[in-house]
Amino acid sequence: MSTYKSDFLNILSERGFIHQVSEPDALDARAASGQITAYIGYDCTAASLHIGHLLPTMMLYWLQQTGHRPIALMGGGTTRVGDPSGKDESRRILTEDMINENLRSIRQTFSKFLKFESDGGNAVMANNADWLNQLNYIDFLRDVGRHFSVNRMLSFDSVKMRLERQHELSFLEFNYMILQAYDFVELNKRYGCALQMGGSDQWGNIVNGIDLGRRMNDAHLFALTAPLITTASGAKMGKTAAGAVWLNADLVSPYGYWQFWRNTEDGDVARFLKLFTTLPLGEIAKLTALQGSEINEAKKVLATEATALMHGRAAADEAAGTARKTFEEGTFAASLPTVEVARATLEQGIGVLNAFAELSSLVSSNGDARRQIKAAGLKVNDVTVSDEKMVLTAKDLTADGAIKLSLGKKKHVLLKPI
RNA sequence: GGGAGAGUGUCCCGAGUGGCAAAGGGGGCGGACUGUAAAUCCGCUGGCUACGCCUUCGUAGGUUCGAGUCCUACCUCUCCCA
Repeated sequence: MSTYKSDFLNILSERGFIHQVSEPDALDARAASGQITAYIGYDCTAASLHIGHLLPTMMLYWLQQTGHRPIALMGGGTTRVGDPSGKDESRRILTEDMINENLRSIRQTFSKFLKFESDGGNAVMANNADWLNQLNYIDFLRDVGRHFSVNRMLSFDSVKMRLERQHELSFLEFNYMILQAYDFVELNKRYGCALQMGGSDQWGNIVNGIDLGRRMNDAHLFALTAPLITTASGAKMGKTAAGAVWLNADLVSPYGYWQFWRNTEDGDVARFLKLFTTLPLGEIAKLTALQGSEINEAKKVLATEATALMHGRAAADEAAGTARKTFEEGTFAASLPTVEVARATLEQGIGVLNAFAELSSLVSSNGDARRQIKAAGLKVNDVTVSDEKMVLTAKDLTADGAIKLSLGKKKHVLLKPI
């Protein structure tokens, strides 16, 4: 591992964020001698970022922590086109209203990691719709389009793959890489931005931007990509039953978020601590020296630290406490996810199937509940349900005034009368 | 515009002969073993008021006792020719 002169590259490198850098020495010299401005592009096809966005966001975090200026570029304009990279299916095109809605929501997530000008920081949130929406087609072709060689564009993997697999690649999508290159040039002009970061799959797109900058404005731009994160067993990160692990608290609760990190595979703990927490490396080394089941301690730290970054220290500690009570002490944690029922309904009796399917949503249907009962997967107050006709009444309330419904060993919901 | 092919269980890939709630994977969920891990093994993976009923194979019709399967039209996509 090479040592850099700048804190920025040193930290990214030590923590495992770097996959490829263009002209590392030149970039290092620049970062060591003054402030650089760098950006990462995000799409806004959803109302929340997910775990997959976390890694690039941490790069922006460290950028700012080491005295530089981060730009989070929202693809308000390019989202209306769709990135063909690595995807066979054309991305769904959203309306402008939906995009703006998503933008608002995502900004909140960024403000957890970055200090924007309104908070006394120097981070910038830009939207490429600001310049892309105004482009004049003829002017754009003349000023930008002439710098692109179709021969070369056809040789990019993302394009080649689509052609080889005989999947359609529309002209619209084909232009995505040109727009992204143009973003870089525009940010360079507006903010003096000299570095674009992103996932390793973005390398080609970023390099295009570097070329375009040199040709149009004689600008000297840089690229830095992060490795693609997969779990030790090779799965893509951030996928669960429910789909993506979202960062917004209303989509995935802090407790659920904590659990996600808690269930990290052994082989990933060290890497994730470095990437997704801000703990000093020395401390991380100590944690990851733990052997066997001891490594669970490291997982708890990972979960709490990652959750604290995202949802705040208090929420993280609460999630850790809930988990401790539920899993280690086997007791009742009143802070588990809770569903309320009318007391009168409970007095009349609630069928287990109904309780699990309709009320708690732990299972998707009555049929699913039946199957889980057959497989001994459902528990009421920690007792396995064996009869699908079982009825829950006020008698089932524990001393804490609720009924604990469990699916498997990990998913619990409290049923509380009101 | 002409010709050739494709669309299957709302997670994905993918068999499918007129009797099909539809093979097989992957993924996911549950169980066992463990450490809330991985690996391994086992079970499940349309809905319901459930020995029955209802809804599913691009869409809409049709032929049949019976259609994912045959016919017609339409939609979407791919390839070749113009």
